[in-house]
Amino acid sequence: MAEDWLDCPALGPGWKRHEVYHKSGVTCGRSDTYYQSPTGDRIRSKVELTRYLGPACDLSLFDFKQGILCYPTPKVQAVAVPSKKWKKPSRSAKTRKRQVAPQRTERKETREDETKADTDTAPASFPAPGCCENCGISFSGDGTGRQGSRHCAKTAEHRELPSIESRGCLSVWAVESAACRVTEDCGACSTCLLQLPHDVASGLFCKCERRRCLQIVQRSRGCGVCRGCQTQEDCGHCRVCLRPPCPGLRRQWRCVQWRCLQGKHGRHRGGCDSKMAALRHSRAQPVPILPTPQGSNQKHQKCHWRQCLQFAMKRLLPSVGSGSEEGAGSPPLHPRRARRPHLAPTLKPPLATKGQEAGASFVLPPPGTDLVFLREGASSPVQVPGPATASTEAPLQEAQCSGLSWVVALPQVKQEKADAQEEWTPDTTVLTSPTLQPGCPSKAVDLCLPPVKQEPPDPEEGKEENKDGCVSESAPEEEEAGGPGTPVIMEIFSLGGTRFQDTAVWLPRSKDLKKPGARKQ
DNA sequence: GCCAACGTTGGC
DNA sequence: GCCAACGTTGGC
Repeated sequence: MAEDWLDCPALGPGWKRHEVYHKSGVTCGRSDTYYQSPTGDRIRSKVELTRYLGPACDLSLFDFKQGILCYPTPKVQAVAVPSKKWKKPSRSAKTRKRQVAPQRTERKETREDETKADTDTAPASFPAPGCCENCGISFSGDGTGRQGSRHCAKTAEHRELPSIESRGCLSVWAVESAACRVTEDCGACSTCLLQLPHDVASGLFCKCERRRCLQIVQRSRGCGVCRGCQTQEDCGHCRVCLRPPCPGLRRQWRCVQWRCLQGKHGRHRGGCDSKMAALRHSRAQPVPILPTPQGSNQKHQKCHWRQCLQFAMKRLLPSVGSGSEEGAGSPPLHPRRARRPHLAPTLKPPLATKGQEAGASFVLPPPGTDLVFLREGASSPVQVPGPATASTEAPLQEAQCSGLSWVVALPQVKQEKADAQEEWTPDTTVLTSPTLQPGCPSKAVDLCLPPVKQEPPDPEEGKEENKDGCVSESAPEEEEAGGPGTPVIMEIFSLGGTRFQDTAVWLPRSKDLKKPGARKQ
């Protein structure tokens, strides 16, 4: 029976799917689909799956029966994918042998054919340029450089995965691929409804939520004027150029010679007044309506980036900003948030690290991790010491109840401390990685999302690059998010592009990062 | 007692 | 009438 369980990467690593046909009786020919979570929990309906994953995970695009993500077919002309035949998942010999009732089976086959056609055409609706050279799945952008390499970072898996359910980035990169294929605004998401302006320059932010692609959290291309930015060719002799290429993978590192010399010092680096910060901000939350500054006081206004932090903190921790009345009475950003429903009696909640799960969308910090909040006017963050205690749980739960839509967590480093970057190792990113970790299915954080980075650079390289102060290909998200030491508001997308807004990001203490495995659970 | 297999039902 | 969801049952 074990061979009947097929991987279901659409749900994440470790998820398995099993389809059983009724072989006799009145419902002969009918099939039941079961899923097994990475922790072994059995799920036999979409309702159960939704309960299991929590309300933050949007399963509206997930075809429970097929185990795949079904995206609304774009209206653009579909381009067929050559030589990508859908391969029907094979059932076991036992099942095939016992298959009876041809009339029902025939109908089922017809359905499967229809579904097959759907699944073949829908994902195939992408333009030829920008297709992954290995898996054939398109990605947004011009198909050059970083996006392509990121896309192809999964190619080794792509080749090994046999069926439509495992067909490359359709599933592994499901979110990104889906977003990239959608060419029209949905008209229903917050961005569309708010009619937030598109950023023409980047083309990335303020996009319809259905069209946002995680892979293209586009990194700034630098200052554009320095020697590094002017250089457009590899030097051929730097350590990056000399590094032996990984088979099947494009090099993810830009030649040292043509990295922006301004580096993190001259660019955004979480700078609150940067364009990117504003864009990030507008992407993360609708900007709260702030009173229009009067007269010359406008210069004294904090940028919205920081205002929002305060806004959130006041809502999150009324005591933190108790001195100020503003915000305390502000309407919640998201007035109503459903608590996570209880699991079905037959379902056990996934294992969670002690004190790590506090609700549908919040993760309490693991022991040794500090939760730090910015306080208005304070030069140093307000720190809520870990391990998770009542003092940390309370505000989080309160935040959940009050509908606060995000939590800001900062590492125990000074906010503008830059040298902490070298402490940042790929191991730590697993907490913010959106993939399901087998055996560690943190529902709140990492469901449904593909890893942003598949092949972490070797630590030595990471240190070198960061010390150079150069643009590092290895940590674009970090750069965009402001890097360690700056506020991190992560916006994570669930299946189909729905945002996980209630996501806390725990950045470990520097000292813990030095201990190998200290962050592993 | 578990669970795969099958039956039932209510919403659409 | 279809089918998702879930109850029931019988083999192990």
